[in-house]
Amino acid sequence: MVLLDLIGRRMALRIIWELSRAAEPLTFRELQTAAETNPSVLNSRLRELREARIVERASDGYVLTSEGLSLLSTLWPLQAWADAWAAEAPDP
Amino acid sequence: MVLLDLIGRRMALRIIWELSRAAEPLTFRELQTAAETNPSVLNSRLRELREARIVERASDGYVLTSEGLSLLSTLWPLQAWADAWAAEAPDP
DNA sequence: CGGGATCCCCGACGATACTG
DNA sequence: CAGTATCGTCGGGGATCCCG
Repeated sequence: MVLLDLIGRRMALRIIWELSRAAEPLTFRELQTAAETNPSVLNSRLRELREARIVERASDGYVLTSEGLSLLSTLWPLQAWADAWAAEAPDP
Repeated sequence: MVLLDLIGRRMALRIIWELSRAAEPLTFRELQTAAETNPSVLNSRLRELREARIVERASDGYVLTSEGLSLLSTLWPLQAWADAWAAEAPDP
């Protein structure tokens, strides 16, 4: 699936997550700091996410589009599933 | 997210998909053919998916667990999102 | 048929330096 | 501060062989 190719990439979800937490647009550097990544990766992800219309540029930084927000909501059940799954995995 | 690490891997979703389409358990070779992959990758994915309790071995092949099926259902909205997204993406 | 063992290759990632 | 360019590294993926 193309979408998983996108959000499965390093930092992609992290970026979406950080943007969703921020009430205001985040600048390139702010995102870099928040997502604990480097310019080249951040730049790649932002380009891809913008092409996918998940993220867009405001005058003062990056924000999620309405599609990005709806994507986030479809991700919720998955998150819940993963949490439930993690809860029962003892492992280390 | 750990889960995305899992299902984002090559052939992971494909395997789940093929198993969900089959009414009966699929053997290793059948899966290999259906998913159009090679033994080493198939083996890796199968091991990971089994550790995650998404897939299990029956006496005559591999099947999805109930958890695997529930995962599949949480994936539906994502699929719908991706479809809607693909529908409006013109690009050549 | 199931599935481990090997070997090679390529691309994503990461760090850093640099320009406007 | 925003974003690009460069380069080395590392690990996953693919193919193939082969044994129980």
